[in-house]
Amino acid sequence: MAIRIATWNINSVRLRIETVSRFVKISRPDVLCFQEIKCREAEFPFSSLKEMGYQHFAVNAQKGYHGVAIASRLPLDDIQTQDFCSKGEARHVSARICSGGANFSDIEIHNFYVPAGGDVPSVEANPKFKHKLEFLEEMKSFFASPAASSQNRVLLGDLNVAPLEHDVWNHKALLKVVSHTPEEVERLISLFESGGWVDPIRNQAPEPEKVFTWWSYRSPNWLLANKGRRLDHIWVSEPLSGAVKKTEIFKETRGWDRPSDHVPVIADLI
DNA sequence: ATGGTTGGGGTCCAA
Repeated sequence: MAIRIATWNINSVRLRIETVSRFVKISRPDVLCFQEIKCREAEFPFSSLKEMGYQHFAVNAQKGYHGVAIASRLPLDDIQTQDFCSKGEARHVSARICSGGANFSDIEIHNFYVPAGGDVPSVEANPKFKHKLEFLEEMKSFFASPAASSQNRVLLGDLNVAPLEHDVWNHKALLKVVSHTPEEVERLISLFESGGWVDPIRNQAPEPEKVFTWWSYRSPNWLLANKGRRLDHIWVSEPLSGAVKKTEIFKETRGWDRPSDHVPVIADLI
C-alpha cells in the first residue's frame, strides 16, 4: 500500500480551509501535516477535515500564533508534543502512523515549525535568532539517541532554513539574511547528518537545480521574479530511504486566491 | 540600506 505524506505551512488553517479542500481534491494525501494553524484546538476545523476524509488527528495548538497539526486517513497513535526551548510554544507534534505498508511497518512522524528567527542575524542583538539556533540544537539532541536512525521515521515541516546554495534565489545576497546564514545552515546540517537523515527532495532534484517552497508576500510578481527559498522539508530515516518513490513541490497553490506564502511538499512512500 | 505584504487580535506583534 502506498502512502502519500504532505507538509504545508498554511498560515491560518481557518482562513484557508477551502484552499486545503481544493488541494486535497487534487493531491489526496493520506497524511496532511500543517504548520502555523494559528488557532486554539477548539477552533481547529476538525469537521471540515473529516468531510475531506481525515478521521485521525494530532494537534498542538495555541491562540493566535504558531501551532502544528497532523490530519490522517490512517490511524494515529502514540501522539506526543515536545516543548523545545520550554517557551510554551506549539511548534512540534509527533504520532505513529499505522501504515500497513509492504516495505515498512509503522512510521513515526515528527511535524515541526521551527522559529523564523526575526530579522537581525545576531544572537547578541536578536533574542529570536538565539531562540532559533537553540531550537535547532535541541532538535539535534532530541534525535541523537543511538536507536533513532534505525526507526522508520519522518521529520518534516517548516524548518525555516534553506540549507543549500540553490535553496535560495541568490546565495550571496542571502548569506546575511535570516534563513540562509552560515550559523543556521551549520546547525540544520549538523542535525541532518547526526540523525542519519535522508533528503528525498534533493535526491530527486540535486543541486544546482533551484528548489523553492516559499515565496514572500512582499515580493511582487512571485512567479516571474521567482525570489523563493526552500524552507519546508521532508526528511526520512535511512530505513525508509528506499521506500520514497516520488516527491513533489506543489507550487501551483501559490498562484491561487489568497494563498499561503508556503506551498505543500509531498512524498510518496511505497 | 530600505520597504515591501499578510494574519490574528484588537489599535501592534510575528512572519
